[in-house]
Amino acid sequence: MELDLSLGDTPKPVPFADQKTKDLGFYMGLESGRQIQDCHQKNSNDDEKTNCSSSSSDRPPLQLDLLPFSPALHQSPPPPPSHRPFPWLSQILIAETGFRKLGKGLDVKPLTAIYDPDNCDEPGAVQYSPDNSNSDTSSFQMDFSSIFKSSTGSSRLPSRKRELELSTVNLDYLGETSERDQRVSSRGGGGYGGTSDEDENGLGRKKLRLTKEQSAFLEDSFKEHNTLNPKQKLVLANQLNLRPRQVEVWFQNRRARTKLKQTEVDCEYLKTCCETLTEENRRLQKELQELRALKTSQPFYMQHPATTLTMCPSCERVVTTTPATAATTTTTLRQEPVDGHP
DNA sequence: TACGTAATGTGATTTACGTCA
DNA sequence: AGTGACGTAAATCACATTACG
Repeated sequence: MELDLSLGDTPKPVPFADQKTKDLGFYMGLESGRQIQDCHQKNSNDDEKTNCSSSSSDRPPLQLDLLPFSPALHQSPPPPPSHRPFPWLSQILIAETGFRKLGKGLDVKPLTAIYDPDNCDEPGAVQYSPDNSNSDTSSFQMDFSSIFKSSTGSSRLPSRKRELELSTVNLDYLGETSERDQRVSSRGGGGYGGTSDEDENGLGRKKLRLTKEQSAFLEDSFKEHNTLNPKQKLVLANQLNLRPRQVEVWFQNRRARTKLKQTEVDCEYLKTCCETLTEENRRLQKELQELRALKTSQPFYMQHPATTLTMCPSCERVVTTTPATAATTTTTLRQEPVDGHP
């Protein structure tokens, strides 16, 4: 008789895991970060076909919910998505003139949204018409019903269409020539950040410290979707007076931070699992020794052909039954009171 | 000085598009 | 003319790393 407990490749159900998982409010999994990320990303987009099969295990992944208003970590769940659109979107819809003060006093550029069906020949088409008459304000026309419908992957428009679409944005107003130009230049070895600052003043890498308000705003956006499609990026950048690339980088770094923390939690949890299983293994080994001792000290039982060892499914105690004598010996596998044993 | 994080560099992947047999 | 294979460009991502405040 061999007891073999291991933490090998084959996932074995851990009875306490489910309960613990519920208690902690997250799931456990050992999938790669990419999978978790992808799943999260896909699930977070309504129009995206959710194809997040648990390939590596049937167990749901350990999902650390680091989002401030996540139901898993907060007693009062957030309003449903339908009531909480993109934070900046709500501001866009609200703001018509002048500055709009956000929660913590963030001044964002008010944007006027006008849907023009005549100029909107396809879903998602956006018309930005920056209003530079007032240097502090802008307006653009956009189909809000479809702007955030798709996410990064599925929203990829044909290049020509996208170029056309993005060309309607006054990128000069956004403080950059065009994102592709910058990418090209960054691939050239100079690095992205050099286009504006470096080229202008010849200084090295300039690190912008985002304001609390900008960070909070980005954080709110991240809560909604942890990835951005090009339109979202542009709108958000416009709202925060940042370059789209900065918004993109912020989201990338934010995802990395989330993943890092997720990994830490995974490690901590696995450590706990390991300790628990080690303890369980130790206890079972001891139990085995006792059974072996019982076998040698009471050979009569072993000679009896009708003796069987069964385990009570309810209390998980091993029951040694000898029908001829109706003698029953129980061995507890769990350190629990035996009162409830049938 | 350590730390948090914005910024950069790189390789992989996906998508759209043009060309050619 | 329609079609599939193939190459290319662009966009975006994760990841590792750098460097600034």
